Amino acid sequence: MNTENFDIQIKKGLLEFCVLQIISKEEVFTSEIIKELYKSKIIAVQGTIYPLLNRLKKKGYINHNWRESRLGPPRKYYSISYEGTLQLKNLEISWKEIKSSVDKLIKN
Amino acid sequence: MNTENFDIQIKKGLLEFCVLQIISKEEVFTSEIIKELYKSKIIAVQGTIYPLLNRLKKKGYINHNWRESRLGPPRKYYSISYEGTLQLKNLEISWKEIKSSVDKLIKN
DNA sequence: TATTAGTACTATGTATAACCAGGTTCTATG
DNA sequence: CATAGAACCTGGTTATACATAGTACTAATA
Repeated sequence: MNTENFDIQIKKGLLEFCVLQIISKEEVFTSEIIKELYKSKIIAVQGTIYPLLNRLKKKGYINHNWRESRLGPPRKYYSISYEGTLQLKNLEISWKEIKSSVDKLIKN
Repeated sequence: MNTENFDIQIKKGLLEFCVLQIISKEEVFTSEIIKELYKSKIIAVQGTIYPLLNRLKKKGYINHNWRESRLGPPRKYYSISYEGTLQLKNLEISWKEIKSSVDKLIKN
């Protein structure tokens, strides 16, 4: 009996929401995002997060600028755009509605 | 600005949980399941639910038995199995943890 | 200088699940 | 019969998370 597949599947969509949340708080680069997610017990790997960030960028929800690092190659620091903040608000509303729907189903 | 794709993606995994919840309450056939979901503002179509029920059946979480109907062809009535009830409990725990994780991210 | 390790970014292929569109079977009704 | 409606099923498309491998840059060490 395991919930492994459930945990993977439920990330679809939710993860984008979470990453947008993190970026909206402060400028971060990819490794920091993964660490922040991990703190919240959301495990995601590079192969997931890099394409996800490219999607958000393509949609115009985030911007990035390169900064040098003493410990390796330059880093892409991401920040949220105006459109991103609007989308984030919509996603929060959707998230609340979904939570409410599912919890009602459990109780009834 | 729309959350259509978010709404679709977040269903993945969640929908199976919701359907298992509905079946655990009473024996139902597919159309009733779709109506119950709709009541909770969860829109799902036949092309989604029929394969989903077959997956649950394959995993041994549900059983079904045919019953005749006066209004058309026989109906497949689904009921939850013992393994299904165990899985449902695990999914509820997972769901609570995920809710908690995401909500913490929003607040911080 | 050359090599190695560590960090950061990118690309390719696979699996899962929701969707759309269409098809089949059965019953009742005209 | 033929039609309509109800219930079931299937094939193809799409989106996203994952696994894996590869590239590029910097610093430390031999």
